[in-house]
Amino acid sequence: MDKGWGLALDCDPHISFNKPSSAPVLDSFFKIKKNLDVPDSVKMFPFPVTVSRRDDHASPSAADDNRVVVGEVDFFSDSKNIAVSDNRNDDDESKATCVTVKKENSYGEAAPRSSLHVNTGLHLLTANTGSDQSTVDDGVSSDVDDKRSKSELAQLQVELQRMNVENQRLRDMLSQVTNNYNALQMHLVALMQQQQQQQQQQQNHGTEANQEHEVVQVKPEEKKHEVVPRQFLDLGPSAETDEMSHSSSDERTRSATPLANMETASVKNSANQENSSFRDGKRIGREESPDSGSQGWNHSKVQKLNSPPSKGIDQSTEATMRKARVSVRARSEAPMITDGCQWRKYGQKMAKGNPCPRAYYRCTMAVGCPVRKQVQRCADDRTILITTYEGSHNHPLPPAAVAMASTTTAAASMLLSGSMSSADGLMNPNLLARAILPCSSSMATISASAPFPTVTLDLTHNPNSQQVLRPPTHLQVPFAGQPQNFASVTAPQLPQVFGQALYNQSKFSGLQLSQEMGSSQLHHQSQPQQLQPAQQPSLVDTVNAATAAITADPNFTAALAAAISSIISGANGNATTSNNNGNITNNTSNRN
DNA sequence: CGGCTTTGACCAGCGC
DNA sequence: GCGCTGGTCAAAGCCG
Repeated sequence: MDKGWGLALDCDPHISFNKPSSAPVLDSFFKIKKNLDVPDSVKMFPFPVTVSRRDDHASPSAADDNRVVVGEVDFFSDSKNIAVSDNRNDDDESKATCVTVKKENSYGEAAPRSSLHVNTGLHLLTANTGSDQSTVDDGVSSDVDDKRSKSELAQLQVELQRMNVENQRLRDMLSQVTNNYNALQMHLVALMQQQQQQQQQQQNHGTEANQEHEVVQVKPEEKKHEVVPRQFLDLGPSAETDEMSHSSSDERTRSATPLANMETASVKNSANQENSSFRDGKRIGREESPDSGSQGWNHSKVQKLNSPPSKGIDQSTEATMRKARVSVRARSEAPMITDGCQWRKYGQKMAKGNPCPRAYYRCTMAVGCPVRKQVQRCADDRTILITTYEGSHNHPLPPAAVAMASTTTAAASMLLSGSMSSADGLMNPNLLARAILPCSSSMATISASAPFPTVTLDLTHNPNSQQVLRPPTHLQVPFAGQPQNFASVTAPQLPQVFGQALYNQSKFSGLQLSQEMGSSQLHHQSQPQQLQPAQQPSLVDTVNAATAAITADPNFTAALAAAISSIISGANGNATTSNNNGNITNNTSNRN
């Protein structure tokens, strides 16, 4: 009988997620993110509401039903199987959960259609049994069948309740993460303000910087959302203004404008790309490269063009601004991680100190897209794939690609912002780390020592082992979300690590906040610490279950990065996502 | 046949 | 100035 699947699935959700299609998982992942982002105005208290809902799941209200459906469906599936639940069950909650279970199974088992039928039967029985003993007896089914089905239904209900509780706990975790993030961001803004004030005092000659400071020196809480985004916006233009004023000679010089282009200079890029004649079979020599690679790897040429010391901008600042990279470390057997973009390999080199060659890829999803990436295996651990992104896409992207693009853009933007907002061209790495990945800061590594700042998203190490691999110049934060080896590690392995990491992260965030801030802003976050001790074991399990589904997808690297970046972007006034959109919009409008 | 990969060569920056 | 290294180009070959 097929009905066994439901129980098996409930008991071990990992199994059901072994073979998910990447897209649904990613979608679900992003939907979760969106749920986080959507309530921008209510950002500080989005989840407690949602979470509390689960506790009172005994009361089946209409509103509750809505939320339940959204939450359940978003997390595990993308379809509208609700239609399948044709049973007129009064218990809304159980109905919603049934839908969820069905979806899980559809992922895990290769029984898309048949499972639906089976489920329908179960639902009908569930409805009857769940509501009351008033079983509609056809007279056809025997008592034995009734009893069996009832017992199964009871088990199902128990499992469903358990899943509901787990879902609620997941939401708890998310809310905690969100809250911690918000608090961290506020902290970041405050620190940035302090830094900038100090620097402003120290160097009074900073003309353009003053405008920036004025903007920054607004006020506490609402600023948090406005200030940071505005910094990005202001920084870009200011940088460009400098660039243009200094070198109005040619377009290529603009390309020297570092990652500010990512945020604001997309118009120019589009113009450049519009002019660049990529169409004639191939690119027209290197002359065009600077255009296309304005934000890319062509720093050497850029440097050459910008090298004249006559520039007013500090050289070190420019060097810092010149390039910002986002490096993703992930365990993978695959030659490179799937990030949703189309890449063309244009070179390969043997890097010093690494027996594994470094491959150079260029985005080919659009003509003239400046985004490039390097793929290289870690010399120490060849199972670790290091993918370094640079540049910003100038074209629409599929969701999976938007994920990574948002990550790179967000991280680069933060780096750029830090560079720009700091007098000496280098922002405090600690601040950057927190700014870029406040929710999973332990995964973020910022290297400010490099010629170009690099953000490293480390998805490979346990918190314990992570410390070892880092050069001292890198900032380390004691938490890592580490889907171990996406390609080869079995699903059950993943959630443990990641779940623990998530727990640790939440815990860490709370501690850090309490230590560093200790301000009244964080009072509302005392909740996490209350929850932790009692819920720790089940939290891990809960997160494990959800993580199993997510991490089973080989694109999890991109998805995770996307989630992180999307959180960043959402907090930064949609700096990244909207940025991408903004780029596209600008390009379009510019062409017209 | 078009697109992609491979691979040797070229170029520029940087350190000694 | 020289050598090393990183990054890119582009011709040749491969593949669907």
